[in-house]
Amino acid sequence: MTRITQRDVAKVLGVSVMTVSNAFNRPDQLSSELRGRVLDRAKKMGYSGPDAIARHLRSGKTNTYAVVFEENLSYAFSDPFSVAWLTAFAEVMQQHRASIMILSARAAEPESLAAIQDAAVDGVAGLCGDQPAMARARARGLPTVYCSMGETPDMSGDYVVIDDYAAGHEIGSHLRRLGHRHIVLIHEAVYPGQSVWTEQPLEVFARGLENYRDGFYPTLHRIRGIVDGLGDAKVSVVVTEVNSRVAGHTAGALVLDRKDRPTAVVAVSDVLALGVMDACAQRGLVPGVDISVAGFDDVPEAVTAGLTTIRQPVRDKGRIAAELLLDPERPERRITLPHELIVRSSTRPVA
Amino acid sequence: MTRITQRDVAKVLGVSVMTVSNAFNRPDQLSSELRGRVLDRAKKMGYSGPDAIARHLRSGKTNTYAVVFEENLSYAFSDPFSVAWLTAFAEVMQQHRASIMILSARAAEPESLAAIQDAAVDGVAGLCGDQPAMARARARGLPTVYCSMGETPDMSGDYVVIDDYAAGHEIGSHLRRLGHRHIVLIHEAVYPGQSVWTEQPLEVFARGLENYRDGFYPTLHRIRGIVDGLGDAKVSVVVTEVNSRVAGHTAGALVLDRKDRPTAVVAVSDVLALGVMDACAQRGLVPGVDISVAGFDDVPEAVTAGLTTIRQPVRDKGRIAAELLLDPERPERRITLPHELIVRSSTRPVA
DNA sequence: TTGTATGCGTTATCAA
DNA sequence: TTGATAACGCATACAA
Repeated sequence: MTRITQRDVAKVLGVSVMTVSNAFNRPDQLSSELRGRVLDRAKKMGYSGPDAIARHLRSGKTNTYAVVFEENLSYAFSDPFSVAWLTAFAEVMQQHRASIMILSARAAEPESLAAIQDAAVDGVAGLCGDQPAMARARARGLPTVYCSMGETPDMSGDYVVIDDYAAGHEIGSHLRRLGHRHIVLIHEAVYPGQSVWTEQPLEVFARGLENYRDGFYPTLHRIRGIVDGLGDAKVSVVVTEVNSRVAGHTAGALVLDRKDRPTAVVAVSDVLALGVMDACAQRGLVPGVDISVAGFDDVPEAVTAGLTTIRQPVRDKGRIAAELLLDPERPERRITLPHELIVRSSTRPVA
Repeated sequence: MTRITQRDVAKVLGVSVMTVSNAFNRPDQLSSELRGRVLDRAKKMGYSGPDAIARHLRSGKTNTYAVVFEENLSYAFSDPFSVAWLTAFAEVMQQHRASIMILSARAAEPESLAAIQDAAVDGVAGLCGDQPAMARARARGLPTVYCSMGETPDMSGDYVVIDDYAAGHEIGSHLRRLGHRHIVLIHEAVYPGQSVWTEQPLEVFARGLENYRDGFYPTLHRIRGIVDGLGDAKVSVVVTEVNSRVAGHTAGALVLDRKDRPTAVVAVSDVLALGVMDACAQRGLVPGVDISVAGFDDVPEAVTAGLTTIRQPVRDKGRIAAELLLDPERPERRITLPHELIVRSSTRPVA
């Protein structure tokens, strides 16, 4: 019950292997009569066409591109920002008849890097910063594109990002202009084992980042921008386990139930901010009236929720990332897309 | 600027290719001193480990599994049922350190079958019926599992499904018991070019199915069950362009704005049913009071919406599909999982 | 512990 | 129009 190959078909028909190969790939290279016989015979023998892997080895191409997430794949399929990016990426790939492979490479588990090494792909895109997985892909000689910030010191891959510092700064300045001087920043955990669900001074949070991630993290510039934009405000941080609406809710509860409640909450993502708004609703508090809430991304739900946020062109990020991978000759390989501060009802001047 | 291989490294070090290979794959086969030298040298030369494709050809395995959708990939990532299935599937694959490839093979475009032929994978799962893509994969000798119904006449692949006829029958009987005798069924388009957004007799819809899909479609048994369960009720069909909430909304508008409004609407999926409920809300109609609405799947949103539906174990479908692919020895390969009628507030006795 | 020969299935190249 | 040969990069089987 061994596998049938072109050789088998060729032998039975008394023709050369090349003839069989050509019958499948280059109809113009044989008489259509012979071609018909080959195809016919092949079918009868249960040979269904050239083997994909062998063909890949021969050609050096797979026509497949990997998408790497820093999170579990369940996150990749449920986070609205991630889904929007992935959809746009997939659409371009589909148009070009290219396939996509979905990989998870958590910085926390080095073994997961093996997936990158073993992926038969022509390029790698990451909805993440320029982390080890990307570097590994480049070491293999594969083109890479990443779409979040967080450049490592030796950054060298292509990217499609926004100016996260400037964007953060706009959010910060916005709140500052509204008179907010007492702010809590909501952020997902930055390293495994980090203490979560407690409010801590900004300096403590920053120190952890420095110690455990060499000071680099995808949201680094974003945070810096926010803090700088806020100017002399008092900023503390609540760290959540993950980046999700539920986590934002829990964090929000923590902040809202304090006696010394801040006048504004900024989250590094809309999903976290929406969770905070959920916590507000649960307590009968109205965002923009009782407390200001700001997010980041402008996911669809932010519109109906009236969330002030930074709109970033997610779909463009995904689309362009795909285009860069597909066209090795594309000129500009380090692209910064525009963002926009969207002021909605969730932020108001401090009373 | 040609690619570096084990041969190059071996040559430089004056050792055999096998030694280099072993240095990477079987540390026990050489002295750790030599191994160190090899790895070191390899790194310096820019060789980052065995080539994935060559290794795949050699071993005959890729450790990658394909997921095939009958729809565009944007659908795969946005439909809640699809996302839940995919998440469960991906979780199992991730646990086993296997990778997943996402493919779209629309029955309407035969060219898309090429993707199946060219995919370097060890197996194929489909969140779809047993359609051409699955058959193609089997022709290649790959194991397949499909998770929707709609068996073709020559069905032969493994599957994980629910008893759609029985499930449909329960929904139908439920409405019948409530006294509904005038029902509209909402269904997505079954073949390209089908006339949509018009209400048509069940017979007309059925005839189209017969003509254009040889009478087979993933929801076939489901529809039959519903119709049989409804007994002597008058059933007509509204066909939507796609399976989405927005499409359901449009269809709902159509049904609700008729002078001769039915007493109940059944959709073949929750997303369509939720869309109908949106249309109700827009008109100030209360589901369960002014009109009954039933769905299928029990997606998360159905709970808060109070939608009567059939709960099917999506996550189990995804999980088991993955397990079947990963373990070629697994005994039971044609699995029917239990379903459950969930009665909520959207269905009530006819006034 | 290390090396040699061989083949995985295909296709480009060149010759007939 | 068709066929023989080689090579893609690696790892199994076996020999040294």
